Amino acid sequence: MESLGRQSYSRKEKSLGVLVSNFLRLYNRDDVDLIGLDDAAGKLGVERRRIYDVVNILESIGLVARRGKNQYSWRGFGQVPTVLSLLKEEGMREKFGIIPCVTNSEMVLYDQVREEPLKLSPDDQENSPSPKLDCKKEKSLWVLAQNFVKLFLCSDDDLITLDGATKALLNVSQDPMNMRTKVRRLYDIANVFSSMNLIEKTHIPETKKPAYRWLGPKAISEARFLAAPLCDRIEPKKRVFGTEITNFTTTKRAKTDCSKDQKQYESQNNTCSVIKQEQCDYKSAVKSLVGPLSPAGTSKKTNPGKSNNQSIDVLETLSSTHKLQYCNHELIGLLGHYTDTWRSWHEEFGRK
DNA sequence: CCTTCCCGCCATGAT
DNA sequence: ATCATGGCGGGAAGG
Repeated sequence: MESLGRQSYSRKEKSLGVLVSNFLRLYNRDDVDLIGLDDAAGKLGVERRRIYDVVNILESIGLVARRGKNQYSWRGFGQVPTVLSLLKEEGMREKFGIIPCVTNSEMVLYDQVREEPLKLSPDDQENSPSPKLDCKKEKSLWVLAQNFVKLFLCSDDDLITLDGATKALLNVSQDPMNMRTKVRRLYDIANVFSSMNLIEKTHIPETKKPAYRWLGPKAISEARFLAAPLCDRIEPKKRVFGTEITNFTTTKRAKTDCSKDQKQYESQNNTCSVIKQEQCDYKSAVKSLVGPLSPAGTSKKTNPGKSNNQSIDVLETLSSTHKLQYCNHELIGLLGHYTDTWRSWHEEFGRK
């Protein structure tokens, strides 16, 4: 039915790296707090599946945090140095303690972070206080990405090749097939990180083999992702590339579920802005509320989230503009935490 | 040819 | 059952 649209399909403009750039350009604003997956997919013109990739990788660096179903929160670049030092510490402590265990036809990752870095969201609402041993989920992209950066942070050698990383991240895989799959993921991750300038693609001097060099958080060119200066709208004025190409031209499947997708993508576009608006209101409210409350007063028993020292350290490294931004994000995070806590308490008491 | 890695099928888990 | 999540690898673009 439809023609092939524009000539020359380019694989490059659909790469994860580009997607991430657009993602950051879209959400790296001081007035963004919540990120809806559907909203992101719609605005960026890609299918949902890709957003999962982006968000998982970004989360490994602390740029975003999972808030709940369909919802992530923007944490910002100010968070990155903190997370990186946590990762480094962790990586050093366990000396690359990723011990893959090959059992017959299955690969099982041993242990895994018993203490997750950056613990902000206490896992959605409704969480029974049972210390269930879970961590079934911790198995990939997110973890792989973290281990990848640990390699850079904990290695004395700053040039790392992808199959070197593969070798290091799983234990001498005998199966070449398994390795191929893993390398694919590493390509994805590397693309994302290099598009942020966290790492840089080069090659080994002698061998000419492609490799990556660590550039570090200070090299992250946040400016590139600051979007337009001053206040402007998130209007669809700048439709991103081949918007929705994938979604609708590829009706290869006669499954009968086309209508479902369509429906979903239609009704989502304005949800996020509404939420964002509400959050802004919270923000100013909280600001005035917290003023007299925050300094050492601590009337609450438990301290949610993180240690104050760390936050303060981070603050020292930021410009005044970003300090404000950072503080706001922290406050929103705390507010969210308290809200969640209160909600679960309320539910529990209400029920019993 | 080999490297890079997008795409989307489909398993798995939550509701 | 439907929906959310994301592992996984085929196979095509890029070099």
